[in-house]
Amino acid sequence: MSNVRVRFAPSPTGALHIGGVRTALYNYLFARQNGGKMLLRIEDTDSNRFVPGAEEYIIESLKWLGIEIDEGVGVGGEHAPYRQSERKDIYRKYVDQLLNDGKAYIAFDTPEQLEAKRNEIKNFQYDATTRGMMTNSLTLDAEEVKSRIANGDNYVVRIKIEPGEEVEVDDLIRGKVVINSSIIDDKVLYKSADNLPTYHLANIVDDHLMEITHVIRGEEWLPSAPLHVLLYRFLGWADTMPRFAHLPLLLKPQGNGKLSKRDGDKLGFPVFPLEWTDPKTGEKSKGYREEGYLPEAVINILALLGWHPSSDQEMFTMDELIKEFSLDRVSKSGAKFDFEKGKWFNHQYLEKKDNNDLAVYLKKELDARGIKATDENIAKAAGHAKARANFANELWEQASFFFIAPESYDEKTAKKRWKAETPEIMSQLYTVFEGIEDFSLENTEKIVTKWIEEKGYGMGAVMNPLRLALVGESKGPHMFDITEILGKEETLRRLKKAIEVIPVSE
RNA sequence: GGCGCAUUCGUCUAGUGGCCUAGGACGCGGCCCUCUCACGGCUGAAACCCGGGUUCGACUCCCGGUUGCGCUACCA
Repeated sequence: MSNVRVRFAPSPTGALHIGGVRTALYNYLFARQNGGKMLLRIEDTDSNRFVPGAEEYIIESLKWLGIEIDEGVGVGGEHAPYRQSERKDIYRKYVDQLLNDGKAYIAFDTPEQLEAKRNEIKNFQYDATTRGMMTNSLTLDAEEVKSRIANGDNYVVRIKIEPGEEVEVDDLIRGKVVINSSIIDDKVLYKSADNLPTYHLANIVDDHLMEITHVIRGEEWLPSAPLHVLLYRFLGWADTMPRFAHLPLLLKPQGNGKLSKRDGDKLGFPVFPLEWTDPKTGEKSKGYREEGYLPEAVINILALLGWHPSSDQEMFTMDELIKEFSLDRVSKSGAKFDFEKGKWFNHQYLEKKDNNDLAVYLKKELDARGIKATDENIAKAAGHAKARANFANELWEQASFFFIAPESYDEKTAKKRWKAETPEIMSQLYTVFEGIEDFSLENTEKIVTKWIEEKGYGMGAVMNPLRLALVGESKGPHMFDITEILGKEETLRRLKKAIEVIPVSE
C-alpha cells in the first residue's frame, strides 16, 4: 500500500484512557508497517467539554509509549493547523457548500423545543418524517430565515438525509455493514453558537483535506459510519473516501460496559497511561507509568487485546509488532483487560531490563533514606529483585534488606528454623565468616559448604537460620549472593545480632 | 423501544467444513528442582450460548432466538 496516512484524533476532554491508547497504537503499527504517516489531530470542537492540560497529556502519553507522530499537533506539517478549533474558516466553507447544494439546511429549534418534542412523540427523530413540523429553512420562508439570522438567533445546520436508501460501509475488520438511511437522523453538522462544526463534519472535512487513507477507530463509531459515507458523497469526495476499520471495544474487567474515563483507577488497575489530576475536581487517577509498568509491557499488553498474531508468540517488541500486525487478524468482539496477565507481562519485561537501568528505582529510595551504597551493589541488588517483582516500584521492597538490616525477624520462620542447636551453629559460622578474606560469592560458598559438609550439619540447618538472620524473613536470592553484597562486616554484624536476639523455639 | 455489532476454557485468544480426543497464554491445583522466595520443567482441572436447517460430515456456512456491548445529543 502506498502513501498510507492514518490519524489518531482524540478529544481533549480529560486523560486519554487505554482504549484510546490502543487505537493510537493500532494506527501507528499500521502506518509504520506500510511506510505511511501517522497524524495527531486534536478534535476540540466541543468548547464546553474542553479540559486544559489534556492535549499535553495526550502528547506526553504517546511519547512515553514510543508511539511517534509524523505530522500534527506538536510537530506541525503541511496540513496545519491540526487543532480543529483553529480550522473554523475551513469548515464554514464546506457548510456553505452543503447548504447551497441542498444537502443541508438551517434549523432554529432550541434545545428546549427539541426536548419537548422528544417528550411529546415517542422515538422522536429529527428526519424526513419530522423535519416538516420543525422550525427550519425548509418550513420557514427565505425572508424569515434571513431576518432570524440577522437578528442573531442561534441556529444549527443539519444534514438532509434522504430516506429509504441502503447505505453500505465496507469495513476492513467487519466486512460489509448496511444501514438504511431512514434510521439515520438529520444530524447537526454545525452550530452558530460557537461557529464550530460537530464531530461528523469536522472529521470528514479534515480526513479529506489531510488525505487520510484509513480510518482506524473504535467500534462506537460504527453506527455513524453510514452518515460519514453519505457526507463524503454529498461533498463530492466519494472517490477518495478512506477505508474504515472499526476496532472492538475495551471492556471493564468485571461487570458490563465499555471502559470509560470515569472508571479512573477504581478497577484495580490503572486505566490511564500517566497519572492524571482532574483540574476541576482535583481528583487523582493512577497511571501505568507511576505504578511501575514499563512502556514496552503496556504496548505488548495492548497489542494483544483485540489482535492476535498468526503464531503463538506473545512477547513482541514494537518493531516485531510493526512487522506482524494486520487488520484482518483483529478480533471483532470486545476484550476485557486482565490485570493478572498484565502483571505477568510487566514481569517479563522487568526481567529483561538491564540491571543498571533498574538501579535508578532503588537509588531513589536509598537517597530518600540517606543510605549510601556502591553503584555496583545497587545494580546487583536490582538484578536479584527484578526476578521477584512484577512492577518497577516493587523493586525496593524486594531489595531493601540489602541495605537495611532487619529490625525484627519473621516469627513463623523463627519458630520453624531457629532450633535449640541453632545459636551454637551460627556462632561457629560466625567464626568461619571471620576467617574468610575474599568475601566473593564463589569463595564464601566454597568455604562454607565445605565446612557444613565436614561438620555434617546439613544445608538446611545452616542456610535457613542464616537467611533469617541476614534478611529477617524466609525470602530472597541465593544465600551467598546476599553475603557478597552485604560484605563481611555487615554479614557479621547481622549474624551477631540475630544470635543475641532471636529466641530459640521449643 | 429502534438500529447495528458481537457471542470458543474465569480472562486474552487459536480455529475459515473432515487435521478437534477443540490448541496456546495468564490465573488456579499437583509434582519436580531447591537453603527460602521467585524462576524454570512436567502435569491436572477448565470452553465451542441455545434451537433449527445446509451437508456424507459442522466450533466452523445459513436462519431464528439468548445474552453482552455500542449507537440512538447543538459529546466525541
